Order: sequence, then structure tokens, then C-alpha cells
Amino acid sequence: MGITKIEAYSEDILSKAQLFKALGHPARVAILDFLAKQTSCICGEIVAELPLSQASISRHLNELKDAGLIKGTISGTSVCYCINTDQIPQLNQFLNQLISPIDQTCCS
Amino acid sequence: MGITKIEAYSEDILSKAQLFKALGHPARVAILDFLAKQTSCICGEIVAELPLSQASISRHLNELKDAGLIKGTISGTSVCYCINTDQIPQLNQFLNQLISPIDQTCCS
DNA sequence: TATATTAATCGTAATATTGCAATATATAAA
DNA sequence: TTTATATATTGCAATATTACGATTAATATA
Repeated sequence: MGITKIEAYSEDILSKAQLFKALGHPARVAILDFLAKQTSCICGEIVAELPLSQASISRHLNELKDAGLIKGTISGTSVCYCINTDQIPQLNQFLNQLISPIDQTCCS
Repeated sequence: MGITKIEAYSEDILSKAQLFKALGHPARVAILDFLAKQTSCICGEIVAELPLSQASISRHLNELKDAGLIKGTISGTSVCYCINTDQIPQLNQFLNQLISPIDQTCCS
């Protein structure tokens, strides 16, 4: 999506931005939302759930996996996807830091 | 970034995806990180802080503003930007829901 | 008024994303 | 072994994003 000067930012910033980016598409939010309500999941069910082709969903699943937001294991002809919670606290912490009490005297 | 079938998702999903998308760039994460440490801020200081041109930063600030993640008021020749915390809880809640205890029997 | 300062906007080039159709791959079942 | 089922991958075409330089707009100051 255009040229990003990734070399100029800290690992920490880049890591968060990448995770948020992976979350920055309705299909992927919907997939995670769906997975959060399941104990396990097969890709096919997601295809039935979302208004996208199987190929598109496969791509989104792959992006989520690359970002470390889901993990999957192959079982027979189906693949089981689950949410990988490892990265979530990092994002929650960042968001909480944004809320943290500051004296907003200028823009309010 | 390609054609997204936004009309097919719920408002709730779209809203979250849009916020995450706005957070999905290192420059914008860095801007928010910087703003979180200030009580007030002038755009010029951000320009000095980041490895981007003034024009690029102005665009990122505008995107953050459009997303409702910052708010700004013009004061003299400078503009004061602050974090708008209104949307944050929505994201925190979503992330927490992803972590929420589920019986992951399949992918572990 | 003229000049300096600050931030927004415009134009353009490079690159990334999205979606679908078609195809490939792999396992299960007949 | 053949066929069916399920998921992944590839190859476009359309569109969005990013960054920068140059310019513009607006205010402050001399």
C-alpha cells in the first residue's frame, strides 16, 4: 500500500502497526469475531458465514496467520483455526496508554 | 486498497475495522504514542519527532482525525492535536473478547 | 503592507491490497 | 483407482495507500 519507511521506526512501533493493520479489514474483524465465539473452527464454516469467496477468505486467513493473530492445524481435509491470543495484550496495553489520564487543556 | 465489499458487513464490524485500519501504520502509531505523552501538541513538534515530511505527517494527522482518534483545534498559526479517547474502549472491548476464556481444544 | 511561519492541499510515482475466477493440492469416500 | 470435497495458491484487474516536492492558505509579526 504505497511506500512505508519501515526502517525508520522502532520494532515496537512496527509490531503494533502491523497487528493493527491485520485487524484493519472488516472481513478479518468478522473472522476473529466469529472465531471468538467458537472453540474450534473449520474454514468452510467461515466461508458460509462471510460474504466472500472461498479464495478471498483463504487470503484473509493467511494474513491473520502471518500476523500471528490466529493459528491453524490441518486435520484431514479441513483446517482448524483458533485465535492466537499471544499478541493481544500488547495492543490492549497500547490502547490503554492512550486513554491514560492526561490533562487535556487544549482541545476540549 | 482494492475493492472491499463494505456493504456486506455490519456497522459494528465496519466501525472497528476502520479504527484498526487507522492504527495500522507505523507513523500513526508513533503519532499517537507521542501524543499520549503530551498534554497538548502542535503539529510542528510531531514533524520534528518523525522521519517524515511535513506533508506526509499532515496527511496522517488528517486520517487519524477522520477516524476520530484525535481531535484538533486551530490556535494561531499552529494546530493543537490531542488524543480523542471516545473510540478506544470499543477496541479494547473487542480485543478482550478475543482473549476471553474459550476452550481451545483444537489448535493447542 | 510585506515577510515569515505553520500547516493543508495538490499532483504524481511507486507500491500494496482486495476480490474473483481458475487452478492446484490433499485427503476422504466410493 | 476414481471421484468428491475442502482449502490453498496463482494470475489478473481495479482500487487504495504512501511519500515527497511544490504550492497554497492563513495567521502573526516587523
